[in-house]
Amino acid sequence: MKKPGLKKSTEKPRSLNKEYSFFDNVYEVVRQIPKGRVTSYGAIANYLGTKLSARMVGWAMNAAHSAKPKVPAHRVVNRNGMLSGKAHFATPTLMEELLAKEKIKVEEDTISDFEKLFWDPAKELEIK
DNA sequence: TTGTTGACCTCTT
DNA sequence: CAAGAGGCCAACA
Repeated sequence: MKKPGLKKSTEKPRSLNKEYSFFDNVYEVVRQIPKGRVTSYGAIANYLGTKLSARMVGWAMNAAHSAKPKVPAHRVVNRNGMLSGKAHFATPTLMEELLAKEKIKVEEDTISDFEKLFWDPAKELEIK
């Protein structure tokens, strides 16, 4: 039988439980975002308890394209409310279009009234 | 296998 | 006030 390349000394939760990965948590939260609302990578990371891993949230979005169902990554923007990841969408204007359908105003690739539309999972979902 | 990059955020100088 | 570096986890070469 083949032995897993897992070292007892160094545990690598890489493929240990993909269903319990940090990414899935992000997808769950992003999918919980109500329509017409937006959130930030840091907010999600903070909700997960690892605000320092805000980069992972963005990276998770990269895999969101293969995530099922599709993750509304267009509702996730950076701390400044800027569509930093718009360039990573199918089209550079797709994100803006999707947000426009959500009745969200976007100017200069930045969400207007971002503070009002801001949806904090840590508060809405309530932290235990 | 290791090393580097990545849709970020926060602190320090 | 502004700019730079650090740090996290995971995937790709």
